[in-house]
Amino acid sequence: MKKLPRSFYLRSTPRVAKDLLGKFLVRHIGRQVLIVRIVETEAYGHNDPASHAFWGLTKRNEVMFSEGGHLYVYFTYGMHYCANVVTGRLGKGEAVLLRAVQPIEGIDLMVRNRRGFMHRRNRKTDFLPDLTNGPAKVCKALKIQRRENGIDLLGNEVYLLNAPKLRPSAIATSTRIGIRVGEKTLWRFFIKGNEWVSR
DNA sequence: CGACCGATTGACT
DNA sequence: GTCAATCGGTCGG
Repeated sequence: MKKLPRSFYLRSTPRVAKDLLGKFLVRHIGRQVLIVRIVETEAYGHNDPASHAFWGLTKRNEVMFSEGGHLYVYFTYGMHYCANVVTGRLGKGEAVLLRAVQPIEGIDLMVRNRRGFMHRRNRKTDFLPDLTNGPAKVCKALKIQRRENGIDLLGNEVYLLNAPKLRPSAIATSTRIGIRVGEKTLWRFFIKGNEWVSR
């Protein structure tokens, strides 16, 4: 599989959010490689009151205004990081939040990165409930924090690999989670029936 | 400066 | 179901 090209990210944000489902996120940490499959996303547009970019450019959200295909990481609630894929052209200020992923490779390292995570593993399916079913859990498992803010996804540290597009019928749509404005917009997307999706 | 609060999580009634 | 943790970003004075 090849890296997603820049052009993938330079499209409408809800479109990118939907098309990111099923794609693989690769995270290199030194010699270690972690791979996950994206199963849940949320789009944040401009003119979107729920978006960090709604009130314009600030020091915190400046990466959101970079060219599509960069990683926007923000710190919240005094203890959590969340990761986004920047979309659109330079200055647009849009992004897709990675809400949940399915571990593919490096699961044991992800468990260690999650420190305090003690669920039992289902031996048949390898299913670890709650390991990566939330945006801050994803960052913890993949060791994505302030340092990773602004990384170019066409580089070699964090990047996305293409995968066959999912059937439209395999994708579900809903309102976004945890926001107090723009809560009626149907910009959350997830893979139907996937057990790694957040609750 | 001081105050408010968040694209969350985990612990607990 | 409820709620505290914990602190940087943002904004008002």
